[in-house]
Amino acid sequence: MARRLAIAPEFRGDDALTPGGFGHGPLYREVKRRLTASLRDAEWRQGQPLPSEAQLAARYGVSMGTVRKAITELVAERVLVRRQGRGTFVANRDRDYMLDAFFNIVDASGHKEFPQVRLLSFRATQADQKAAHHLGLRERARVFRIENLLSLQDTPVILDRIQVSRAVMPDLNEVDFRARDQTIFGLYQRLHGVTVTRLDEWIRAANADADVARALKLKQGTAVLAIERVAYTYDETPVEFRERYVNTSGHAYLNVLGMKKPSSR
Amino acid sequence: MARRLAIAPEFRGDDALTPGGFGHGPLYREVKRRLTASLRDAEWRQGQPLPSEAQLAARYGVSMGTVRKAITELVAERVLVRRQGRGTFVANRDRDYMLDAFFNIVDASGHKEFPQVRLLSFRATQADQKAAHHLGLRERARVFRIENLLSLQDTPVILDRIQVSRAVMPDLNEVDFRARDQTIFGLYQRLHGVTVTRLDEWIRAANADADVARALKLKQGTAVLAIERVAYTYDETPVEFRERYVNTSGHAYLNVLGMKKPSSR
DNA sequence: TTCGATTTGTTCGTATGTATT
DNA sequence: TAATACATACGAACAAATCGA
Repeated sequence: MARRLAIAPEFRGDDALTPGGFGHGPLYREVKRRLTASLRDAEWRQGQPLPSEAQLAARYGVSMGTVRKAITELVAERVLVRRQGRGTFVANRDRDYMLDAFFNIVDASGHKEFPQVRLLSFRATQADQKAAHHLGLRERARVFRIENLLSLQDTPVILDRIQVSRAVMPDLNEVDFRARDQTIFGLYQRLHGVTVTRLDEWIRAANADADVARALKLKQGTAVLAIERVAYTYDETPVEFRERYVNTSGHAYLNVLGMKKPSSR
Repeated sequence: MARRLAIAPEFRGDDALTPGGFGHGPLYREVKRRLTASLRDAEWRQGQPLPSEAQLAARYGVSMGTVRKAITELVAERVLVRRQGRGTFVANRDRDYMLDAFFNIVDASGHKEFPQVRLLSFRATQADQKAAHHLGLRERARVFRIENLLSLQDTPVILDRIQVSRAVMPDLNEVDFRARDQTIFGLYQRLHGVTVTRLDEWIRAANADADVARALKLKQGTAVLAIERVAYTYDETPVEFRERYVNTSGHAYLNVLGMKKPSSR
């Protein structure tokens, strides 16, 4: 597994990869691992630039092409954003990003817009069974529970019931939460350096119970989408559990599988 | 926009890209366009290998790296499959592919399995309004309508109502359809060289009507997922419209957003 | 079983183009 | 304008998988 090195050891950074010293798999995977670790440890913060590709190549003692390949994968995974002439940046969990990557509710014509948000309740309490299971907590662990009502074109469409571990987000509080000028994931990122990188959404059909019906202005028993969603950060740690109820009379959950763009582009 | 050429013109293939002669954008995009066009025109058929990267590079008069980049995008879009030591192949719409790329129904534990399929009806008739709209046909255009019942672990879970234009698939018939040892998309591919590359799924909650309830062995009015799905081929042409009803009492529609794999890999 | 040819996978290096500051 | 950073394109070498002689 010996590998050639392009840069003499005395010029390589402290993180330089040594021949044979990095376990298994291709070099660019190891570079990717290290980049991810640095992101997890918040060496570079949201919206800020990473060192240039040349600098990273020197730091890890690999060629720029190898760094590029690692970065390319992280860009495909929407962890990083490249901007020609400027640099490579940690993807912001801002409104545009959320809408683009993590929000799938569209109106009848397929149009997506950012919802208006109204906070219904914010409580420090205990996890229910489902949340504990999905978040890897013991039952009745301490969590924040948040209820959010999302409206599209002034019509309530989505009810969110969020549970977040207080151990992971100790400083979360209603004041900051209300005052935020950004998305919830943006708040997680700014407040605790926790970046959501993946969502698993389990979608089922259900009948609106009394609370859901009241919030979404539906008759009790109306069929709604019931989505259980787990948000993960780097290295698969679950961060947030969310139950989402969607009134699909005027909207739909749109999922695109396969080529996102015509391959003729 | 002049570009250097690595291979003397007299050795380049007939498809060679000439300097400045290919319009706009990077070279590898043009290569990708040509590959896609060849796929659309069925120059290479499902499961079969493309020419080697070296041969393609010679044919287009570009470097292997440029061909590689074009192929890499098509692999990411799941149009092609690369196999080290063997070659690059046109992705088969086989069971494994379907399950992996185009099938999102899982059981309570998140496990995915290939469903047992039972054909309920196969008719040559006219498109309804929805299908005509999504397939870009005039209303009452000639289509095949197919009803399929999909079972998981011997329990009916999914009812599919498919509409396909007879203009696009003239030779489709119940005998071939029943006799197929492959997926429906595999049949489209083998019979008419039509490769499905993208699905748009519009997911809503609905109450099971009498027919759906009978097929899925539910009480009428039970909340089910109602999915409207349009299948597209290369260059965005809609191919098939499908209405899918899912009993989510024991299963769920699982959607993963963001990083598919831990970035530490 | 071994060996060689073929093909993709990885890594490096270099040069040039394009966008930003 | 100059410097910097990413984007594209080329070429070379070797590794790893595959297949057939």
